[in-house]
Amino acid sequence: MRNAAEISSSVIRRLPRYYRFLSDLKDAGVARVSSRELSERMGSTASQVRQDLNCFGGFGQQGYGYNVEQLKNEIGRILGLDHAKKAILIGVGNLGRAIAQHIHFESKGFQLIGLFDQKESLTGLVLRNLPVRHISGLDEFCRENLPEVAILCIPKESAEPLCEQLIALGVKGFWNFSHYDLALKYPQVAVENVHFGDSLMTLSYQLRSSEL
Amino acid sequence: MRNAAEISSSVIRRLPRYYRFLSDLKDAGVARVSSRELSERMGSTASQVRQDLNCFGGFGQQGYGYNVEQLKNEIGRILGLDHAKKAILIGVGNLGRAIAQHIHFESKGFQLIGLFDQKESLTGLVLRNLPVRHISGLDEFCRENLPEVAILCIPKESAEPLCEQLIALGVKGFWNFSHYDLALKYPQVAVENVHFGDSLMTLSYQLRSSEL
DNA sequence: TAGATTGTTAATCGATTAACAATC
DNA sequence: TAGATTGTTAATCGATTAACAATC
Repeated sequence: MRNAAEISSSVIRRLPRYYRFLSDLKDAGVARVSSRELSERMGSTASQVRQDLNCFGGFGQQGYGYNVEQLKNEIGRILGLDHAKKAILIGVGNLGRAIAQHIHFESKGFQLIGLFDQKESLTGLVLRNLPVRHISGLDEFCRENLPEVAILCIPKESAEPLCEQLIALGVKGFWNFSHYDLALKYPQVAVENVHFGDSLMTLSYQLRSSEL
Repeated sequence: MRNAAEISSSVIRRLPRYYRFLSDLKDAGVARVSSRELSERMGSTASQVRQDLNCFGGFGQQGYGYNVEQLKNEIGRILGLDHAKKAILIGVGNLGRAIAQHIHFESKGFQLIGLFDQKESLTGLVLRNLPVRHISGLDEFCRENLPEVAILCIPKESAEPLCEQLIALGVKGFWNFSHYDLALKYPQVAVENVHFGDSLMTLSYQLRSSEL
């Protein structure tokens, strides 16, 4: 078992998919699974599955395979899903509202504790039992509640100054839906970008190239 | 210039970021850019930038660099942004609504032409000038309008049978927000997955591992 | 025990980086 | 021309796949 800091991001990005598949198997009442079966579902190779899992420890048993429930729990623990990290969401427009209402934060290791927007007219609106607060109250709220994560559902221009503020307030991670590339300026914080536009353009490329 | 089919997905996934940065530069009135400048903004190396671009052709000029506007246009063309592909969106819940209203499809090579949901109560609701149609009219609509792309904002269980139907109706690409892993069963279609849960879990890992 | 399947090392493959001649 | 920067080949690095001894 290597130090967690050394695990490549290729491996990390596959862990949630293992986790999802193992959850499905567990729900289906399956008790054991082999690296070959896992790989077929993942669209990879048995070798890769074993290599990936062995980054974190020997969870299997020769001649048997892996215990579904145990492996699911191990991967959940590796991903940190057992530790609920406090998160605030900023920008309650169409996207922010959808994220706040649609995502099951608890099962992914987070707890949504606050919603913010600069629009006065949204203040007081309640989503998922949380009131939307005006952005002017951000400092006070953060000093009191110490959120570890910020979810940015705001335009690029608003994101830039806000990141500075949030990092000063102790925010350590960002789920970034804005086009502001904060990872470049703040290499010390964890950033997970979701760029819809980039994703769509990639799809466009695939369709175009299949036409040729 | 190699055949488009041979370009690795690592390169393709970087193209939208080049495109975004070049658009910013163009808007800022910058006329030329060097591979070194591009790489600093991208967080990569000048070497990688030149390698990436040379997959598609020699767009630069020795001693000068790249013409911003020309390079932007070339990358846009490579990504197929100039050809509007007809898309339908299925599932007008929180997420589907946000996608329909929030995304600028036109500039990414798509044209949203239809919205569908199985919920009778949503039929007739208008989003972005498009009426929500009942899912029972999907076949007829597709035979008349021949959409090339489907955007799946529905649960896994609904997605599975629907994909079969959509592919039979000639849909060639999917922007998939569901947890159904259709790429595995249908390798012939283009699939771009957006898995919020996976993205969040990856962020959870990063935060956890920085704690250790 | 025999069969199955892991954990792990070695081989291969691909992607990134470095170097430099070509040339604007 | 001299300086700058590309296009492209070669070297390096890392990730994936193959192989197989260990062992349940």
